Amino acid sequence: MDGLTEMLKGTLEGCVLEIIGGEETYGYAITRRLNELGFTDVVEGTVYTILLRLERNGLVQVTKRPSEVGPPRKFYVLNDAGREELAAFWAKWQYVSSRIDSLKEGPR
Amino acid sequence: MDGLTEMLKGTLEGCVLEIIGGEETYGYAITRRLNELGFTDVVEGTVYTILLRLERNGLVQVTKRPSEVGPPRKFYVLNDAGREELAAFWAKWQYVSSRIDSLKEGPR
DNA sequence: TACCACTATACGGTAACACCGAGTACCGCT
DNA sequence: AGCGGTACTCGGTGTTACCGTATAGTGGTA
Repeated sequence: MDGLTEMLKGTLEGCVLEIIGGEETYGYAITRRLNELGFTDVVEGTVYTILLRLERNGLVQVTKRPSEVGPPRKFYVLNDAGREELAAFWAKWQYVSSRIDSLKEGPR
Repeated sequence: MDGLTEMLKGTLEGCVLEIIGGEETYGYAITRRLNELGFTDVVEGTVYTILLRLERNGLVQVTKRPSEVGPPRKFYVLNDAGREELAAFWAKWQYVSSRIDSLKEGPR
């Protein structure tokens, strides 16, 4: 499935938040996770821009740690603001998706 | 509910296609329909840009007809390309939304 | 040693989209 | 004449995912 990029706008960041909320992880691994989740076309560059944005917006705490198989990794965990943002994301998602589904199922 | 605009990117156009697919209608009425559907913050300007895009991309057939309560209306109906686009939209929506829901329900 | 694949991050630029704001215009009511 | 509701247009804005390229560490292999 391709051509999903427009539909992912506004939701991909939420997905990244959810993944980080599940466990402390880093950009490259998040990309692989998204790929195996079905978003096969998402590449590292996209995830890194999201991670930098999350950091800039103060939603995550970052820890740089060496890796044994490559360059150092930047590990991310959600802080309180991040968890709040994640909850808000799911609330929005539920709101939007339920309404779109109801539109699909036929009017009224 | 506000702050939905980013999440609507890529889906609002599909919603407009679906509404047009249901019955021949025009911009102002589509906006009202979206509002009562729950997308209360969507305004005329947004819908008109979508409609002009649909027209430019050859997905709709347009008929201008006078109104008894205001300026003439531009009525829209889907053509073959529009119906195809609509089907593709729902396929994408099902793909994306199912995957996001599965992410929410817990990993693996 | 040189090359390559995999791992890992950064960053400038692009296209698409929803949105904003201001403008134009037609109608009915007071 | 003025106002609110109806109806469309258009230039400009901000956010976002994406692209391409660069940098760099590790291990395998020819």
